[in-house]
Amino acid sequence: MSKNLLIVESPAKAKTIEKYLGKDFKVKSSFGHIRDLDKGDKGINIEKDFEPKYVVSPDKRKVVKELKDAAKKVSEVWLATDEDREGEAISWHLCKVLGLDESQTKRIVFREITKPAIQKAVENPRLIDLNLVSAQQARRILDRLVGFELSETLWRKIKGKLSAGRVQSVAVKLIVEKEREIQKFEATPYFKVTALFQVDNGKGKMVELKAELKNRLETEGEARDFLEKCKGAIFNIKDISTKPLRRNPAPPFTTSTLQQEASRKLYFSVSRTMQVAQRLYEQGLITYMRTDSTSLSEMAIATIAKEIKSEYGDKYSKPRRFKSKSSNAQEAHEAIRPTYADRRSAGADRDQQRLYDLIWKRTVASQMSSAELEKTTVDIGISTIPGTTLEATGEVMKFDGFLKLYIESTDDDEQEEAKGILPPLKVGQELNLETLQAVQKFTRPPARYTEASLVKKLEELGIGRPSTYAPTITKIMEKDRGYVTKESREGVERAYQILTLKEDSISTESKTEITGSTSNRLYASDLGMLVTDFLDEHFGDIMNYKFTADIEEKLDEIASGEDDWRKMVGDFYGPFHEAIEETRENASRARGTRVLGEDPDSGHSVLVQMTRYGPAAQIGTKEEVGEEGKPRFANLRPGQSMETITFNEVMDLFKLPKEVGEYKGWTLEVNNGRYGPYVKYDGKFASLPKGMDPLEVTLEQAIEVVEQKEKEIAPIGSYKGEPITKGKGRFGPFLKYKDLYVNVPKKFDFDNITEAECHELIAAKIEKEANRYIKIWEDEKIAIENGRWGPFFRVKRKAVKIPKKDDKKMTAEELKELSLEDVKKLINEVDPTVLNSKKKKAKK
DNA sequence: CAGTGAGCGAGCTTCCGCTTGACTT
Repeated sequence: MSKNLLIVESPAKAKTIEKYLGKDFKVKSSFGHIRDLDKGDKGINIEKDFEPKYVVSPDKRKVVKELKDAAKKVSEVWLATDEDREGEAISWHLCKVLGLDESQTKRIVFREITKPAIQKAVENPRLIDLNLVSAQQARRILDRLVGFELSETLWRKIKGKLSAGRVQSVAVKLIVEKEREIQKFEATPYFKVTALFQVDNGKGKMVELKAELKNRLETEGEARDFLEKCKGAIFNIKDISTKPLRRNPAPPFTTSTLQQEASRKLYFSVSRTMQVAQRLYEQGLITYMRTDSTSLSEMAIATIAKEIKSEYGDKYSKPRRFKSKSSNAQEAHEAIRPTYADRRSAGADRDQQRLYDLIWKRTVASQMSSAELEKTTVDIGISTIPGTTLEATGEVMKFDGFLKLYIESTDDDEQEEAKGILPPLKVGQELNLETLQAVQKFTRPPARYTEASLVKKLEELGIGRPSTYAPTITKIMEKDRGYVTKESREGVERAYQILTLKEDSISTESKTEITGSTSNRLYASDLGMLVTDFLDEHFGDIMNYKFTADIEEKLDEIASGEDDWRKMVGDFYGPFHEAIEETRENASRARGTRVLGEDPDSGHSVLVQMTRYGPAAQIGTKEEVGEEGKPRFANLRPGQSMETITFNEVMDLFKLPKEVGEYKGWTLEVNNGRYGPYVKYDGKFASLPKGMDPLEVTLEQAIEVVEQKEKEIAPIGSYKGEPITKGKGRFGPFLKYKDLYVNVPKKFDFDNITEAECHELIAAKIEKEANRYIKIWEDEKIAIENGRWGPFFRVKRKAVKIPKKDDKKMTAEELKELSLEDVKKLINEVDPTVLNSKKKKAKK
């Protein structure tokens, strides 16, 4: 039996550390936080000076029980949670829950999981830093107060289920502001002048030399003037200058930079990056993936240097130590690096291999020499326009250094053209002009955020933490909130002019390009804009980008013992809560109403506003239509926005539903539904194929759509005298037989499925349904159900796993014998929230 | 799935940050 128990946060870390510490130590993990504020009444007693009420999180009950048992069996418990605010708090909560004495229990910290680092830590234990714990409590309580009170205000003033908070609301605001910047932006045209010369490459062969006019020309007239003046001009080289250029490698990855690079180079979403990195971490291939630090352990620096020297030679090695850029970095871990630098490739699947490769290259490159380049600039004079020069540039690589391995990409999608070597040139040399072109360009609007560039911005503002970047982005895109959508949109065509001077004559050409197309960019929805405006108006302080930074400053004061956490929370809460009360009493419901004009038929106003079901257009207000009348409503279509929709676009929405004619005695009516345009006939619905404009549908087209649908839904046979029909639902293709829906697996060719195959599927489903339930208590909505992986409880609609008895799974026979009371007890063991939510209701 | 949009009011929802399994459409 071990004498010591050491508790860390991550189970993967626990395994490694146990190896380093030997027999005397048992190492277990807390799986992160074990307790949190209670949900009811905010978990904070505001009257009692913000006294927090902590409860063990339901999903951590088992972990806590195991830790308690393990703690009993040893003579000493060591706390080795992460070296940051949250880690300190986890240690403190562990003390409370395990009944350890804060003034005795040994607390140790290490930033890197290496044997020397851990041994050194064990030799230098300290006590829990209660000031740091206070800072964490202040952070936690503040977030709860802000989050819950803001959200509850939104439920009253906009609609239920909405959420707001210190981090998410600012993330949405960033996207909203970007959206408005883009809406306001007007592209300004300009002309860019490029000359192509024919030059001897020194071996008697003619090659092209490209040169540009540095300043832009504003109008077509100016461009034409310029070309006109260049007619018959002599171009000669005025000056050649070279200067050395040095490029340094980027620091090793943090969570945020890994997410950005994986997004740009591998097209991973931020959550996919984190999932794949987690798998690599669990296999021991990389260090911890949620970190804000760019530093590497001394051991890693030494191994990487050795690796570089043997692979590429001594002159490629340059050990570097990077300092963190962001001010609120807590640096509890190392940078993200391969555990073993000599493992050139690793990973269980392609995603893992590609991400590992990226991490390996970035880490190793960060320890390599700078690249040495030489940049040459050539000024070319124009005889007819003294004082104006064209410029040609070229770059020569003198030493590749880290570029041998890794080139960091940028967000800017206007790619710099690769600059090559210039042909031999000398001052005074006369150049032979091939063409001189003035091409019309346009200034570009700011780019919408991608998931990764939003993370970058949040990090710059010090908002959010490595562990929350991905969940925050998922949250603001969730269905019930829908503040933001990730979309790829097609651009529009735009014409541009090219003026060309060739052999002393000028020609004009008009071409078109696609502009404004996007892929996987974040768009603010109408709801996102409405909520942001509401919060901005009433809670400007919290929506300020500096809010988190200010709070962090105060938390630092608490951590250093200069300030008291209750005072800090009180100072904030007073004015904040006043603003909440003020808003709840005085602010009117926010609908974002915009009046666009007047309906020529009725004279009623035409407006758009947010309804319970989303943004909608409306003709006539309640007052205008009077008691009997009803306003007319139409939903905005996907891609339309309340802010930018025009009067005419709104009026188009009211042209539907529209009858297009009769067919087989049915009236065919075209309309827009939630899932797109459709034809309604005989009480049935047929979706229009993509790209068909519902306003332009002809009778012939509608008939075709209806016929196609009829063919699809025609019974394809019968089973025991009852018809079988086909359908396509949310979960894929299915067969319908009486009340039974039978999913059709992919291996069947759904369009050409045979009657025999249908019978087989239906029979299997009936069989399965018969075996589905072991026992049901109808009134309580509790059942014991057979699933793919064995039996489980079903409480209302929720699945709850069956706990093991004496470490063994319970058999079907045992389960059959269980009474309702037994089952309830077992359910409570696993997840006490499922049944309790019902009790609470009864009380109220 | 193919409607609703107003208001009433019961009964829901919500934060940030630290961690992994679990997932039975």
